[in-house]
Amino acid sequence: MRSPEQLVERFRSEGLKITPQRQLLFSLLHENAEHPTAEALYTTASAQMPGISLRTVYQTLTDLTEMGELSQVTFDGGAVRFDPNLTDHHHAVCNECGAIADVSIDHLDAVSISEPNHFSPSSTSVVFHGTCARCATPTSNLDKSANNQTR
Amino acid sequence: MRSPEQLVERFRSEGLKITPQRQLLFSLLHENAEHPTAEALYTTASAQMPGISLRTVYQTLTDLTEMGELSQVTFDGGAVRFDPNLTDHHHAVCNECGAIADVSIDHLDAVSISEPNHFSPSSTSVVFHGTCARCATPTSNLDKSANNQTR
DNA sequence: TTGCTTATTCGCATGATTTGCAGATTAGGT
DNA sequence: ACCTAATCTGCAAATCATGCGAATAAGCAA
Repeated sequence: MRSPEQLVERFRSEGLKITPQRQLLFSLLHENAEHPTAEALYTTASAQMPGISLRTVYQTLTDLTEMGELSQVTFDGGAVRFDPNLTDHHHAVCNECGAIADVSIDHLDAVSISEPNHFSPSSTSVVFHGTCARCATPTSNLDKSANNQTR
Repeated sequence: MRSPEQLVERFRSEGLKITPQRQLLFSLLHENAEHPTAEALYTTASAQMPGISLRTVYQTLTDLTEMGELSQVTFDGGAVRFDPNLTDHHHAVCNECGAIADVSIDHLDAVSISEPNHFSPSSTSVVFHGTCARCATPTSNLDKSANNQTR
């Protein structure tokens, strides 16, 4: 996702309005690597702007997604999560705390479908499940449920 | 997933009962490569057993999943799909018709996380998005929506 | 600044998927 | 045939997400 300033420019140039709600969400999403759900963003946004509507959060997220500024990801059937990282990357999901980390992958081009099923892939996504560094460290296992997903 | 006969044995040996509903679902799932949703199975099952409850379908699918006879997969935030294929495999999702094919992958071991983030992966799943053979064939583009997913 | 136009926000209803619950039913053994 | 526990079923309810219409406010023009 672009910077809040650039998004303001883009919205203006497309005849869209710059509302306080949108500006807040721009800033909450900018360089946000937490893959938040709509609900999570709503909670955070509400702290800074009491009265903001969950509906508006959903609307803005949908708009940004349609503009190509966000991508949506889901893991294991949970709620949709929003990802402002538009670079080529994949995800690592911690089985302990549910945290989702962006990861870059080497040698992905080596991967190929082995059967001759004539499927023409246009994109490939990889998800690792495992244990994140924080949960693997015995001394800091205190709050494993911090980022736990609903499902 | 094992054969219906083997499942009957397993259920018996665990003190679980063999009901007509379960037997029907065993047969509908056996070697089913369509990755059906609970609803889809319910529709198919209802044709053969009018009156079967959607609740029972969910219950049986959950039971089989907990027994390790099925795995659950979701793509793009859609409904949960059930996969009786317990072999090591990945998935190819057709952008046109939504069909989901099981695929084997070569050289997956070559893939690695490039950053030193200390994530310890215990499993890796790969999803290809693209065009399936059927949709790529101009002469048989008639019914692309046949398997379309809800989302 | 005022006023106008239209995008946006908001709250509520609704839809889709899934699970909890409790009473009715039935499989499987005695 | 009978008992008992497992199962099935229907309905309520939880969760996540979207449609809709009325109220509001951004951005522009005068």
